[in-house]
Amino acid sequence: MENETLFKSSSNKELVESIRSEMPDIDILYDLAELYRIFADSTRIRILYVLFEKEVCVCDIAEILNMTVSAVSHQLRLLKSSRLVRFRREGKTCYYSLADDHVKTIIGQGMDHLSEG
Amino acid sequence: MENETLFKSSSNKELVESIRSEMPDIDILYDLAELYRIFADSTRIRILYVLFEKEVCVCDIAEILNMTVSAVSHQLRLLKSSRLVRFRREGKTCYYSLADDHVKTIIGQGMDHLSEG
DNA sequence: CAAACATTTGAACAATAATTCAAATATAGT
DNA sequence: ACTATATTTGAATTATTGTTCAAATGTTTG
Repeated sequence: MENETLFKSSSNKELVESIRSEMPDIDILYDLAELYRIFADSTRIRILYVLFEKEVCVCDIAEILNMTVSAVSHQLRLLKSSRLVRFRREGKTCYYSLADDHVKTIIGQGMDHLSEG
Repeated sequence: MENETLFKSSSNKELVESIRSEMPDIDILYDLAELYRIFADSTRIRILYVLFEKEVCVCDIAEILNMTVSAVSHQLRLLKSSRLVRFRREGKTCYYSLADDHVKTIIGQGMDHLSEG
């Protein structure tokens, strides 16, 4: 029994080291969490869903979602800095659109998980 | 020019209605945001990465991540309630493991997005 | 240049959440 | 029943974040 304790302790030390060595760098995991934080708000999810359809300007997004332009703009800034959306200026108006297909894929996977509840 | 204004206004109204009708229910989008909130913390991401390897008990997770058992347990509760992890009790020990493959897929997509920066 | 419109920005406020600490629960062995 | 070990739980504290409001920036038009 003392042997088992010793063995367990030894095994545990190996396990700890083994799993630690498999872990990606903490910086990467931090960036990953930061990316998911963008999806972790229903307002931003709704904005992304709007952009699923087509490129839309800020004030139209605000009207569609029944929010103030300012609140939408603040959220667009986050989406922009995570490179999830792009924008182009046309006169006074800024049109926003999805940056790439990862957004749809990531949200699709989340939907799958939910629907399998 | 008044025509253009009228047209734009009319078109805008149609756009707003059109996109609104394509949006999923707000309840679903709220649940989706709630799911991503789970991934939006580097501690929970690290816990999930530990469980990528094998099922591990609470105190080993804590040791691997250099955290208190209490902090880990609090986060495991969230992971459990989102059905991202499962656990089984064996005597005094609770072993946690990934609930399904969505976790790996979702995290994989996030990694893809990051690496394409 | 002034007025109008679209958007961005910064500060403030209210709400949410991660960690710590202390105490409670659960199980096994003596 | 008592002790030791593993885990959970609740309250408190600190930090973060979404929205609002007011003001600033950028752009077009008269």
